[in-house]
Amino acid sequence: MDNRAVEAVLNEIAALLELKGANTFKVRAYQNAARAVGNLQEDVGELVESGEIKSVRGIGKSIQEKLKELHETEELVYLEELRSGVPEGLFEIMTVPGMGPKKTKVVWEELSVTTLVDLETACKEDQVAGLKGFGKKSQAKILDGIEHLELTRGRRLRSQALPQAARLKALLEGVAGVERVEVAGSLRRGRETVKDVDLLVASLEPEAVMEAARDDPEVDSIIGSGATKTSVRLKDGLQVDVRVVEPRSFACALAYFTGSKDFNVALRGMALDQGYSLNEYDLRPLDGSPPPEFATEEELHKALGLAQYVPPELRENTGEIAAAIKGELPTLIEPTDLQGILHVHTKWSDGTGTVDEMVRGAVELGYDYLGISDHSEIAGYANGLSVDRLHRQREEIEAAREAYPQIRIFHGCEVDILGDGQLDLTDECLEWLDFVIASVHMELRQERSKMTKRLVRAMSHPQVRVFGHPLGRKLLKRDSSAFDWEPVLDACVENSIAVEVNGSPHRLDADWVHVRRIRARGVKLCVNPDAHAQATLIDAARYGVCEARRGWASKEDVVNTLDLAAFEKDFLRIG
DNA sequence: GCCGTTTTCGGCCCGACTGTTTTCAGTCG
Repeated sequence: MDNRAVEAVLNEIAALLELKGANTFKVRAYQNAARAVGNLQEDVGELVESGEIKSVRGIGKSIQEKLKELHETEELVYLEELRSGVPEGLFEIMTVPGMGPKKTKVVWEELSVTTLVDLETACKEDQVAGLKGFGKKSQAKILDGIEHLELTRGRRLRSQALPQAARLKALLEGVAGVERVEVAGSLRRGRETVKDVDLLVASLEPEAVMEAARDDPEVDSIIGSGATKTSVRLKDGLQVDVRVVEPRSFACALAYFTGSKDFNVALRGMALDQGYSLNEYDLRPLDGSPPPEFATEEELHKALGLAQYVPPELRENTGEIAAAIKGELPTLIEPTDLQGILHVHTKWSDGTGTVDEMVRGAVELGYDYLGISDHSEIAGYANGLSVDRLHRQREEIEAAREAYPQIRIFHGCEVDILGDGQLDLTDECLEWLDFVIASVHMELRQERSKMTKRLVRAMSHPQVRVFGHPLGRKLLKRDSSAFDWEPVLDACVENSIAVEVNGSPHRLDADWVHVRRIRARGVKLCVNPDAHAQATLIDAARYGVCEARRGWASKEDVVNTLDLAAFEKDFLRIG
């Protein structure tokens, strides 16, 4: 257990003690001990073994024994005892401004509030104001605080952060002396959600950059600003870190600030093995000789002994380094590899664009084929289509086919997978359609084995071509459904069904972890936009491809990189 | 629970602020 983990354990004990109303000085003792461990230069485990831990100020006899138990067993009976009966959600409640341990205890005991959502509901129902020690003002302040929490502390979607990153990049590129600006961090790696935006600037005049970052009209508050680093909070709550390095350090700095942390640690280890020390400025020989200079990350990776450059999307230390050394990284799919897209909604169900508008949008994006797939009838909330309405929609699609001969329009449907795995359309209608995407929109929380059976049954239907948004998650809002992937993927193999990589920035589903699993099983992917408006047709290329890349997908893994003839004949089995 | 002795128990950082309560408890930095 490393120092940080031990520090976290001690802090958790302190928080639990506070909640249980323990002596405040006892609480403080644990907080002090946590900080002492956090500040240690040495490994806490080694100090425990050597007995030197007792000379660390803030760690007395009792905490010494707990550290020993932690070190030897990786567990702590005392912590487990404290945890029992204390809902985890209380810790989150304590992050609300104004809600300390005492007040949290009151709402927990008096109103059975155990989560942030509970607390919000209780405030809205005017239950909190009547509690002892609370009033109208504190109730309003708590509601305000919860809203503030969601705005500033939470992660946000990639699609929300990217526009700000692009705006700031352009702003900083206009500053005198700036040679180059790049977005780094998790945004560059293509993560679905991000905590902040990292911008790296190459310049010999850092003060001008710092000033520009602070003076950005979108800045709400300045968190910190020094000679080469400024952190600000924007009006929309997003945190932005701007870091300036000299141009000659840019490649190393870009690698360093792109991460991930685990990837960097692994690279630094490789550097050490070869007699170098790698940091954000350079790759420095340990013998004191002058460091080599790199113009690009590609040169840096090569110097470290990687046969291939590792694209940012793969830098998670999940096998990419070993593969790059052996030259076994796949050539990742590019946005321009997509020849067409499926999964597009129109005004017929819950889209905002007409068939004509969506087709025109796809033509403008240069696609050779487009699949229109509105919801099936049971999706009443989305104005799903009955068999009758599907037939009437066909007339409009025929008209579009005549109007836009440059693109092939397939008429399909996103058919609901019912609770028992049956599809929400007659077999006759399913056969009549050009293609079928089968998705779950209801009963998402089914028990695992039931969900597995349901999906296997759906993927055994011969008319299904695509398994739509398999996880059923909504980023930052709803967790994935639970099911066993192997039998479901087996059914997909059996019927040559592709699993969707849904490019909606709210979904990104299947996610990169499962994309690797799907590919390993020999199942193809279909990268779709799930567009509900003309403007989001590009989401397949803009977000979906990125997610597929993170899952190591190449062009060959994705069915809609096929040209029209192959896609129609081999995948859709038309004609 | 830690520390430091006045060596075995008493002090531990504390003031500003807020809102509730009417003299102060709880939070925060």
